Amino acid sequence: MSPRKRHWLMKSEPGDFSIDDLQRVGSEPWTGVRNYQARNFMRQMQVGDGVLFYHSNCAVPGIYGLAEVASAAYPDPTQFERKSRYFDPRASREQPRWDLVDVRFVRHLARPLPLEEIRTHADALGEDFALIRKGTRLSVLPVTAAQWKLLLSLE
DNA sequence: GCCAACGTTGGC
DNA sequence: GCCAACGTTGGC
Repeated sequence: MSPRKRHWLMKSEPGDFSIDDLQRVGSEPWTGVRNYQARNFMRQMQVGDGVLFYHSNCAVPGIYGLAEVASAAYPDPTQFERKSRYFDPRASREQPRWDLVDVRFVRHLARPLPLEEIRTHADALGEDFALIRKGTRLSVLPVTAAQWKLLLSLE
């Protein structure tokens, strides 16, 4: 029996890869995570886990869509590709350093949920919500069932 | 473009 | 193991 479904938030710069891009391709390997904490969260992911798709570094940062985890974690191939911006000379195929999961499009939100608005619910979301915790810049972070429910009630 | 906050690297 | 320097993230 697999553990019950969990929830995550994953950030992407829309100029790089947006929710519209994900809709177009259907499913995408989440390449380029080079932070150990974020990598470790991806290692915990199970197929079917829910994902809030967040746009960062853009005019209106916020949650724009829903996705789901479509694979277990496996080595990020870009770490081995010398020409990739994500190449890591310390990684080898025998000893990969970075993992990723495939992420599958589910739907756009009925309306985007701006970070500015999410902040107004900080009390209800709680101090453990890494998205709005001061100084946290994780690109992959866990979301509790309660936080997930609250956020989706706002769309 | 600025810059605060944080993670990583590498000299010692 | 310390910590200064550097690079990155990401809101504004």
